[in-house]
Amino acid sequence: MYSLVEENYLKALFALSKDIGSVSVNDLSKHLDIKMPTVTSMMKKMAAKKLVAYESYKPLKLTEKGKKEAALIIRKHRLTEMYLVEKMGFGWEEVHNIAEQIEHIKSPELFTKMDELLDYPKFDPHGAPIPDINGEMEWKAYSKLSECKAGEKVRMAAVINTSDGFLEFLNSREIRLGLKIKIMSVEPFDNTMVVRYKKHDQESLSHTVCERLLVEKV
Amino acid sequence: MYSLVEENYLKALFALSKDIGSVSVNDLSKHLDIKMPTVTSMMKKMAAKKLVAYESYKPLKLTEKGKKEAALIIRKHRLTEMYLVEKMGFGWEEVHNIAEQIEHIKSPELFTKMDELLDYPKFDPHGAPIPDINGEMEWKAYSKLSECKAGEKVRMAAVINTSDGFLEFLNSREIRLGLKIKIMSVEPFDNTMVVRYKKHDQESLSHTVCERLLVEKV
DNA sequence: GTAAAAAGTTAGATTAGACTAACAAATTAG
DNA sequence: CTAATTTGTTAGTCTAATCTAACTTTTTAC
Ligand SMILES: [Mn+2]
Ligand SMILES: [Mn+2]
Ligand SMILES: [Mn+2]
Ligand SMILES: [Mn+2]
Repeated sequence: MYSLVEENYLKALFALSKDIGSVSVNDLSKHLDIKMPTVTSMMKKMAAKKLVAYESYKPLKLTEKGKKEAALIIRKHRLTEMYLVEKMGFGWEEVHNIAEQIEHIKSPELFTKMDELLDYPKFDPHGAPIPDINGEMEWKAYSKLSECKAGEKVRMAAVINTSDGFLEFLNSREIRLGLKIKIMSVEPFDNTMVVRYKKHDQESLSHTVCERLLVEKV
Repeated sequence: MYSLVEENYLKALFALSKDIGSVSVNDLSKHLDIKMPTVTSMMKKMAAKKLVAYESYKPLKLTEKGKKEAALIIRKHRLTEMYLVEKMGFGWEEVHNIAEQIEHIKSPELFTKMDELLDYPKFDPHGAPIPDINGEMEWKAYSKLSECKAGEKVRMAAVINTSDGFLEFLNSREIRLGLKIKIMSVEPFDNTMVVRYKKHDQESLSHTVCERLLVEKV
């Protein structure tokens, strides 16, 4: 059984090393807002537990065991978020902080029950995949809205940034997962997009926003 | 905001001092399975925070502030137990350990939502009262089943001991809260009761069991 | 009313997880 | 290719929460 602190290191290592397979002490330190010497010493401790492959001055890598443990915590986080939205009526902007705490609850039964009651969901309220009980998970090949071209029709699949502020912005424009969007035009100067959906005939979305929206082409 | 450890001391102080208004360092130490010197030093720390009235060699007392904080944690515990039973389908013998963890979650919204979804319950699945948002709570004047006499008719109101084993025993006899029971006879030698309810024509309940069942006379 | 036992406190050590200061290695810039 | 900058490590300190050993106060037994 791992401590809450170790679990948070595992999640951070997993998230930051997802792309290139490793992460620097510096980046991990900044992400966790914990000073580098503390991170170094924790990495040695986690290496002793076979969660991390640690060598001095080398980038940090999770072991297979570390990846699986991380995925199981992420599973608990995302199941919780889904449960809070679907069964308790919270908004998608309200659930992250609660899930950050509940993900550390030690009770396989609680999460199995959530999974059953939700009928084994594959995605969380932000479109992120929920790992299965073995820690297996797969991101679908979504595109960023910002990479799409004028004239294309797409469906909202996931949000990258899940800060309250961003999600509240999306709420204010009635943008949610599953929504079908037509790209009317793209301003060449600053890449602002004008899009059409539902009763929104011409909604302007900044590049900053479009970069954070993942879509499926339809 | 109090630490998880402080919250557990508050709950233990509240539970153990309920009857006589105070508790010894020794009893608290045994209940928490923490050595006496540790308890003494924690009591000094909690006294500095005005949660406990501490004087050397005197029994420990919670302050009004301490009592209120304790009651608010108990509120979260009991709301959680009720939520797990009523909304998630857990048995009353399964929920205590999960609630021991969830009671420490920092999210007023989560517990307000549980309260709403449960329609503001007054009692938890074991018949214990749920404190209101101000920490106010009142035990009704129940009797122990063991104190009742042959011929009386009673209704199951609460269980005192909530260990898995005891609750599973009650499950096996189909004894639950609200059940109407008629006391057929009491064996004078060992106080074993023979009772009648539902399809159970003559069920024998030992004194040990009857002492742990709280009933309302009807 | 003393002596033994129980309860409570003090002092000092330990562990997890954090920090700062100082130093070392690796990377980047000119 | 050297020098500056950035990144990473080592050493030592701190706090919260625990412990054991030794001592003191209170309670209980005779
Ligand atoms: Mn989240
Ligand atoms: Mn999410
Ligand atoms: Mn309980
Ligand atoms: Mn209960």
